Amino acid sequence: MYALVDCNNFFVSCERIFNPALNGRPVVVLSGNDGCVIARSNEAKALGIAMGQPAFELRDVFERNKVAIYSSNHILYGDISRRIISFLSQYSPDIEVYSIDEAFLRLDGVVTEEAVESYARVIVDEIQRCIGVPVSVGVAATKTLAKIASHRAKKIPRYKGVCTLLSSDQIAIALMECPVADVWGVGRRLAPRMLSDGIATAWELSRRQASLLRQSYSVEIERTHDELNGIVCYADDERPEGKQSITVSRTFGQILSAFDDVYEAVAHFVATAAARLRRQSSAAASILVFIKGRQRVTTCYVGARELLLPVATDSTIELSQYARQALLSVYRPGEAYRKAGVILGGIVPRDHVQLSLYDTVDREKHHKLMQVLDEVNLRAGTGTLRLGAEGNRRVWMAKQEHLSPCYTTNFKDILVVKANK
DNA sequence: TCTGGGGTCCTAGGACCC
DNA sequence: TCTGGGGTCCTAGGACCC
Repeated sequence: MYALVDCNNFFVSCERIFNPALNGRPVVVLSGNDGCVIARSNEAKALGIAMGQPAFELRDVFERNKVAIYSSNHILYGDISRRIISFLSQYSPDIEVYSIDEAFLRLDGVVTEEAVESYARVIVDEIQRCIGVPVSVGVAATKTLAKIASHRAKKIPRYKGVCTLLSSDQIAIALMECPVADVWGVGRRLAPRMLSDGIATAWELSRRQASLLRQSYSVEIERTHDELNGIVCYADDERPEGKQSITVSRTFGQILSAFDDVYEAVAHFVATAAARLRRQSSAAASILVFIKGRQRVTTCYVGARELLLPVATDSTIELSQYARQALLSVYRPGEAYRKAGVILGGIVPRDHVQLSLYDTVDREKHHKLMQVLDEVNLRAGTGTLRLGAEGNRRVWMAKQEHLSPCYTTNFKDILVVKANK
């Protein structure tokens, strides 16, 4: 049995912890560069504000309804997420962190329906009490069903945040009430196709013959079908620890043209990506650098160059040299750039790196240097020690005009409680 | 004028091996 | 009219997730 714990309006809920005046008000959190809406409070949803909607389109709506606006504060959200996960570890030894705001818990040994209900209820109440984030819990035999359960827990008020789908009657009703587009694994491409094939609800999908679904859709949809019927296809996550690729990319806060400006951004992205690489004790054998011109301009230049490294590495210094080489080969003077990014691939465990007879790099030296760099940045804050290539000017930095303080991770931002004299 | 960022898996087709 | 059989690896593109 799986319990899916899903935070409600997560980013907005994080902002509300430290600013209770936001409760009951419409609140939105914007993407990088304050571009579009990526989280909404229920009040904001009620105003018709859509997920992913560009902020500039909503200016009047924001003003008329006194919507509270926040830039993404991923440091804060990441920290609150970690607190929730560590809290959940008390409730199950078997947790799969699925995303920043969701986790699957295996509930083995909790047998009766009442026991499951009250267990889930405790989780909801305690996370609200101890961390201040509202969550919904859905419990069922498979992850796909648990997803549907948690969705109901969130949407249907009488469930008060907990929905269990255990009897076949409960499951049938839930599936009939679930549009096929809301099923986990059915996206915006497949949903219209299914509709035209006469599949409008999760129930109708579950009644089709599995082998035919495989033929006309894919194995994934066949698995989804099985999961809806209580057959576990997505069991424990067996993927090896660590990412297979690491991407760091940003839209710039302004248009850039000069090579040095773009390279400073790229060097910073490399440093961030390499630090993530080292955190999972891996090394990368390829690096891809891409740059993009302005959007909505007829001649939008897009350039990308991938380099295969002779020996996989986790050294920021080495990687940034390759990145510079790649950038030089795609950079065109006079072009207006709006975005750049770095993708590390060919990721292998650091102690499995295939060495080369003709290697000229002193890997031991790089390794020690990177250890010191990570250590200093851990103690003194990210970016304290960095390559000169990253520069000091940060001309590429994204616009973040509505950023909240890092209440939980920066001493300067800790709330001050004033005594009332 | 202004529209984010970071991942995964599957499949088909080509190149290559014996 | 007839043209083997069985594999692997790699890549690009498409779909999905948050």
